Amino acid sequence: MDYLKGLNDRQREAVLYGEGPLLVLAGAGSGKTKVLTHRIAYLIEQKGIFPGNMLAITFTNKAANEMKERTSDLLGGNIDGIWMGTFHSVCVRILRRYIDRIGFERGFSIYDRDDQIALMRECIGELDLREDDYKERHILNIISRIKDSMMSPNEYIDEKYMDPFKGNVKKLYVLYEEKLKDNNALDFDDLISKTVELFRTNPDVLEYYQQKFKYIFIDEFQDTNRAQYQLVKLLALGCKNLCVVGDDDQSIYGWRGADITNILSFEEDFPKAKIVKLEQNYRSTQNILDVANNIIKNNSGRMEKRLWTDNARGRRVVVENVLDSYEEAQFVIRKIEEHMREGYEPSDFAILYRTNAQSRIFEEAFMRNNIPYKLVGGLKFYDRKEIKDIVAYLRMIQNPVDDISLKRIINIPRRGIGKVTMEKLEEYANKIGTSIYDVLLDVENVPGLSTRAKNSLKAFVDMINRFIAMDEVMEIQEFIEEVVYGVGYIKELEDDGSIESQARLDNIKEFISVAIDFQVNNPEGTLEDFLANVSLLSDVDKTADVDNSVTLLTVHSAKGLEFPIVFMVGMEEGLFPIIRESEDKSEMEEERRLCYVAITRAEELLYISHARIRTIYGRTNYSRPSRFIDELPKELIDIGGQPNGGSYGRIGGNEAINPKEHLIKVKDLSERSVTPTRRSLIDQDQIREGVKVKHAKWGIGIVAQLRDRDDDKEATIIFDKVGMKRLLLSIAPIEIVKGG
DNA sequence: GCCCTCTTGTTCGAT
DNA sequence: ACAAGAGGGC
Repeated sequence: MDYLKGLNDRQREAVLYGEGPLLVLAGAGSGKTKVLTHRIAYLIEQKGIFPGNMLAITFTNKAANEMKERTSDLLGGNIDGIWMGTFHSVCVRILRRYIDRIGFERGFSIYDRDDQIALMRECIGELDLREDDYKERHILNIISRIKDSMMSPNEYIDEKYMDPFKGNVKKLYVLYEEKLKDNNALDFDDLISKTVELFRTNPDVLEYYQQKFKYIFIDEFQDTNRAQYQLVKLLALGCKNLCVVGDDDQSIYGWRGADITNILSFEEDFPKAKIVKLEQNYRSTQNILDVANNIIKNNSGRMEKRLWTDNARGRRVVVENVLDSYEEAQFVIRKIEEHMREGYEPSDFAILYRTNAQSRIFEEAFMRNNIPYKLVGGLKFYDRKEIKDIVAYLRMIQNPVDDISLKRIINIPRRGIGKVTMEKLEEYANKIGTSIYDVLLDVENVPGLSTRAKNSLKAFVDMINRFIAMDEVMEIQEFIEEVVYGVGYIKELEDDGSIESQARLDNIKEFISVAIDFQVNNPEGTLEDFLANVSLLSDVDKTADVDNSVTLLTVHSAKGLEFPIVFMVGMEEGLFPIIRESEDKSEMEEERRLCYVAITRAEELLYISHARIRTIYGRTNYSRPSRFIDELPKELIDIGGQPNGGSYGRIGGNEAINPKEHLIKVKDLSERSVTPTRRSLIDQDQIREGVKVKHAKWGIGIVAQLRDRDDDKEATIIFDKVGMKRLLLSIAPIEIVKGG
């Protein structure tokens, strides 16, 4: 196998570099994944390094899997021993083994945002801080930054000891940490910081992993935070065979603690580090690259880098001025249809936006036009109530002291354990300083409970104990089924019989099939592993590989991906760059890097659109084009739409629109959007349960229920793409699909 | 204990 | 615009 075939000089240098620290500054589209996979393959085959001695940290699990596949393709062999994953998944793997060394139990729970909020709400309540300044999310964000930067509560307050707000944040932080420990739970930030703590306090454990990981690779290094870098430095201390790959121009996670100085100070931390710059771009046309370079050059404090390409100049970048988001979606659809006639496939396109809220109107447009699409980050499968409930049961079984999970499910399905009973339980648990579960084990001691409440509680805790025993001997999928039937969840939904309950049952089935998949892929996997896996998937990981469809995603999610044709939408001041209270220079530079990331996703064609009016939070405002549009070189772009169609020139700012004026415009639009032929209504008698219909907006669906409603008939229809909807037959724009 | 209505915040990005 | 939480009535 020739690992050097098709590599340029710089790439080859990085692949063949021997021992010691290596920093690869890889510009967008410069083939960094190729370098990583070839280097790993080279080390395994030529240098005889055992895959089990390698650790590769990537940004998503999906990227890790791809890297694994590509590497094993190169070697024509199995490299399963290699540790590849995200920072979080790698840390969980280490903590599952050794966390008892720092006072937690191995079955610890991983708390997501909602769990954190529930816990913080308790903290705020206990400290009597229910004021506007102490919102759960806000405090959690501050604490998250403190943890990212590896500060203890004392270090945080020492700097700012005069500030009463910060004093209270410190108190909340301390209490929050205490409660996490009481619940035997870790939040996302803890997964990193507790691993660092484990290594610092247990030299033997650190030494074990230092010995194990003789070669370490970190992808997207510019997006690591301080805690992550500490972790990497500790691990690499032994061998110093640390290879980091990154691009300071693509640092877009400053808001969650990513520290761009990590990449800038790598040379200081590792004085003998070799630095290789990859500057040849293989992805984009000359035009796209020139546009990207013109944007990013407006930032200061960058590392010297000059991206170039041998690719053709290509078509010009199109900047389109549209009236509003509705027209913007129409524009995108029209262009996609045009290009598909040229031979492009749906999977060749991506729509990139700044905020997830922008996705909806595009989804509707794609459905209406029957173009297949997939939404990254919008699929809230794991956020559904029924899934969270089941996960809470599983967590509680695995980690009975997890009060947050217990409180979530103790009365689901209803068992007559109400608010008053819970208050008594919690009060008693607080008094004797144990978990609610421990109190339940000896429920007779709790003062003030009725016999009925005690009986319900006993039945509950007996059931949980049965599950704890079963978990020891059962396969995951079998066990989950045992739980969902055993707790009466399925029965309650079945008895209810509504369409909503049916949808929930389907979701539970889907969850069970996720468990089956997991079991197939991880024959040795335990319930803990499964739960960690469920918690740590990124949105990109969760998005199913729908065949040949347009991708809709945020710019952040698009990092690391590429598409032949890219639409950047909503390029307006206040939206991209997004408006902030404090307009800080470094924040504006991060917005610009984000813009650079978006542009460099495009291989062949790039469309940039901005609307003259935009509705955000239900408010409609005039908007100006993004300043980034002004930064585009005029000679490389084509301007489309109606350059002077809006009045933003006169108003000059994003000002609120006279509501009446806007109503008129909306009315005009809606009239335009109705297809006159749809007015001929269907023969209502033909609509029966089980009939297949097609809706103008939501596509294909099956009639599930039909009932009289006033003088009309209301049909409940399950659509393939949007799920259940209730429609009045007299006005619904549906038609019967023949042969269905 | 449950259901309904009203209020509130939310969406900037995500493990 | 919309969802989730709070609060009041039953």
